[in-house]
Amino acid sequence: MTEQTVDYQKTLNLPKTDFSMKADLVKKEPLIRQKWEKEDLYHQIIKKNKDKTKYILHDGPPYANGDVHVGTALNKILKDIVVKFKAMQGYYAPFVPGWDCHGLPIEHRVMNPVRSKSPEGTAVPTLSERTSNGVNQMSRWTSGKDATTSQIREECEKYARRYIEIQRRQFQSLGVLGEWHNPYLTLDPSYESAVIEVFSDLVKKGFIYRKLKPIHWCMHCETALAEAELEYADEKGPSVYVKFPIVDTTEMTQKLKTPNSALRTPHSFFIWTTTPWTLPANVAVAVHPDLEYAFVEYTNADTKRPEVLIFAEGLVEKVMKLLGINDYKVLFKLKGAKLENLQYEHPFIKRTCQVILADYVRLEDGTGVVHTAPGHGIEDYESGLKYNLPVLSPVDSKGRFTTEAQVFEGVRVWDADDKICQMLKDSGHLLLRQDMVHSYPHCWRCKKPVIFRSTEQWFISVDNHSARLKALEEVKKVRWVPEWGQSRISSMLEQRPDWCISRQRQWGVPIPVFYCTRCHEPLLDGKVIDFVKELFRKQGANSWFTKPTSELMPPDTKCNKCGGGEFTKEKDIFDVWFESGSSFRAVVIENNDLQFPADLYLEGTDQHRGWFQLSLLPSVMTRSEAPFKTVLTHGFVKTPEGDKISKSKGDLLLSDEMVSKVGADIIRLWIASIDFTDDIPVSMEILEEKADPYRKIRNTFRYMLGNLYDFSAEPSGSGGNPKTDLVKYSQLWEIDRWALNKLHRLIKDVTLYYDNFEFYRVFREIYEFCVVEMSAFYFDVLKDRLYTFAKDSPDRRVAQTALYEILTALVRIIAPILSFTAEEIWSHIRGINPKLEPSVHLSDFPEVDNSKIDQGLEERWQKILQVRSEVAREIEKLRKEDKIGSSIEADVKLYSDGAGVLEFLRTYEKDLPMLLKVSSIKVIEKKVSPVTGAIQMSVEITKSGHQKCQRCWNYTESVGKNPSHPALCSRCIAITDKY
RNA sequence: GGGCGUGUAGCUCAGUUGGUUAGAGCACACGCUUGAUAAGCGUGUGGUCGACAGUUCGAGUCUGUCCACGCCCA
Repeated sequence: MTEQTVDYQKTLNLPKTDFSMKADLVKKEPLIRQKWEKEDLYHQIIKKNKDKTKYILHDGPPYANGDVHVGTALNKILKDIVVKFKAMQGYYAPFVPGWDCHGLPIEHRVMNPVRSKSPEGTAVPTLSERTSNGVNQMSRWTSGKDATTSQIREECEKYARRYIEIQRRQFQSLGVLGEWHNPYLTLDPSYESAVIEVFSDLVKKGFIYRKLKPIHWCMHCETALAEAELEYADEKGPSVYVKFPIVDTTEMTQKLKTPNSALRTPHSFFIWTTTPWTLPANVAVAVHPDLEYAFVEYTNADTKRPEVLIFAEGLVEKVMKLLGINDYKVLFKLKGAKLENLQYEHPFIKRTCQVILADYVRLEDGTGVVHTAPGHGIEDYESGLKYNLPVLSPVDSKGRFTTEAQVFEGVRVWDADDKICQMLKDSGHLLLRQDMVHSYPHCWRCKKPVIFRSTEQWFISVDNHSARLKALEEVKKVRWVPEWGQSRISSMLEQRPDWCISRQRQWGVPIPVFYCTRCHEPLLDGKVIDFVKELFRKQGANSWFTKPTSELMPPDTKCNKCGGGEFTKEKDIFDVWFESGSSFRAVVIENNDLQFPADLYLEGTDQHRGWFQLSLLPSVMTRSEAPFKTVLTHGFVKTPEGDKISKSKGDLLLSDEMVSKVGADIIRLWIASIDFTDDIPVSMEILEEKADPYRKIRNTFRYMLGNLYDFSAEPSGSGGNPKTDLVKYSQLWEIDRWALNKLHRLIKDVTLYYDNFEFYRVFREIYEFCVVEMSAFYFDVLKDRLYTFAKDSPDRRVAQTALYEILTALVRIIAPILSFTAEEIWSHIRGINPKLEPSVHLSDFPEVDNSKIDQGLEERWQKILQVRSEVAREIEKLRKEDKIGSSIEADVKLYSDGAGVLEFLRTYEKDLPMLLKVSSIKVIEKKVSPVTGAIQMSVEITKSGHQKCQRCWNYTESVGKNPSHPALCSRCIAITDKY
């Protein structure tokens, strides 16, 4: 480089800015966040829109356990993007985050910290680890005897609050703004009280009832167990084949049109079971409607008479071999569906039972005819509901048969296996007994095998007052994004059974019901429940466990049945889904800042069955409308290979880990770049891939900021800056108007995409705008004007005005997504215009100026861009031959005869060198064929014969003509003379 | 096994009511530039549109079957 060129460089207006190329997000983000916190940005935003239309996104509460990971981060950031966008659009959009605090996982962690190791690798010590006095308090509790419910609940609350703190910090570090210092917690007294209020409403409207339902039961611990509390282990037990005789063969022969000989031969359904002790509760046998069932005739070894066994055809050979019967005959066979409703006699209890159909019948084991005892199994129970079968469960809490089991009264169920087998053998019903080892559930605490036992549970009747139909109607009024959410939730609603809301646990909201000590009648009374509601509002649900029963109800409460005045309180608590399903009341209605129904619920697709459905039902039942206007769902994160994320394999990225590696804005950009309605592949690599688009966007801003270092955008007039550099739109060059046309198209599209929650389209549009339209074309062309023109020349100010408009609009467009970076950019823009709002998040979303959108202009420039790329292609050919370097060295001849094309090229002939960054353009009329590109023309490139201007680098005729400035072109001489 | 989805270049996405050689950006390769410089620009390579049938003059686009994956159930 010669000294002379260095001098000329000083006469240029090269970009200047403190906005660094390197993002350093990991370091900068915490500083920006601190500033937001200090200035209470969230409440400033809220205050700004105080009287505007409300937009309520109601946060679904995450569980207060474990660290925030990529899945939870995805959800919260999506919410944050929506809320920030709405706030910038001028809506009053408060965001009240919530936490689900009750429930089994926390209770488990507290009760048995050793077993339930946190898979998230949590930094929080478990309770036993935290016990500092040397006494391992928790392990003592593990026995379940020493701790009172209140003590356990206290520990649970501590645990939940600890994780709420952790998650709060992690969400905040992702840039999510909200009511972080006043979130809603399902353990807040006000929340607990609202849950009771919903229950009270349901009771008053008659939705609540009580009935038997089988649950896992440990007869050693005398307690109910949840699925998560079971440990499966191999267990040796009986495997028995029993015949259930058909008494009235007349009915059968008529119905099935079997030969009349059947009337004389005893027929039996042939069942198999591994739990003979449940046979006293047998009320049906299930067959598969589509399977073939065989009528197998053989000779009874004892009676020496023919008998017929009915069971699945596919198992005949296998089973007869097991029985050791070689001489048998399949009389005929028919579909299981035909057997429906046939009756048989219980083998040892006086009871007539029936055949039912069930899809779960399989041919893997047994006979294809399934012993059904609705009191002792979930599938049996569900079938029982369909056929209206009685739920028999003649077993007490210690596992002893009750009087209902007749001769077996007082026998323990495990002992009953043998006794029942013996009895069946004696009566000739038992054809085979073997022992087999199979996987069987055991109590996680005492390790003893558990049973299914039916107990009284509380239910919400889904069909009362046609609630199911109403809910289905409401579903149609809701906007589901994506649309298939509607069919998904509808089919679930159509099929779902009544909702069992009682749980035999401790960490939750108690069900406010009392039992008369005299007649044991449950007291389900709206007034009494409302008393509890008020009590909870003041003192929380803990009071249920600390106060005597008499203080939990209005004085002088009497039993409705017997008039007794003494009661015991319910021990069960609510299903946690009932709690979170009550959030529409506890949060959206209770909080005056919010508004029912909420505008948006936004959760993963699993919540169609969960929170959405279980919020919809209580809301429809108590308020006759859906709690949400729009429901948006996202898919689940999965591995790059498309498989389910496995915590144990370490696939699950933690929020802290991501934030400290790539920064929150990269995570946010990644989230904005994907179609989240589908499954979402994720890995650290996939995240890191977003660093590049980020840099591109960042550099686009850097270019604009750099070229506005000497620009004042503070508007003039009315006390504004008189020295403003802003120029009127009418003075803009056509290319500037083209750029603004593109900008306003972008604003228009992006606004629509944000409104439709299509953030990946927002991202795409922004990105292509930055890379293709601005960086590759407009900014490139602009360099000459910005760098080489006189500093305050009108033409340069015109370009800067356009840049300023683009900059200030674009930064607001990205703000909901790149919240930190946008804020950083904003602080630099405030140097150009100090009148701007202190934070980008306090500014308004840019509005489309339709007067700046010009279809004709756009089409003309589309052609110019085509010419540009065809010329570039030709230049590239010469470059490959080493004949030319930079395009600015090229002299270009455009040949055309095309109708309109020639004319078009001539119109822009003067501007084309600048637009194509070449030395010169000559448009020449000439017949061209064949045409290679999209334009009816051909291109010829030669290297310019002119000299290069040392200042502006253009090759023009005038260079060297002026003896006092031999290295400059005439334009540059005129400019430098001013200095 | 059932319900609801998804499957277009290595990645993220476009592909209108079925119609000419399936597009874009990134990545990659090769260059240019060195006045956005740990930046910027250009050109190029790359796809049997999950598979197989079918409807049609013609299918990524419609129909069916299958495969893979996810969510929720069983």
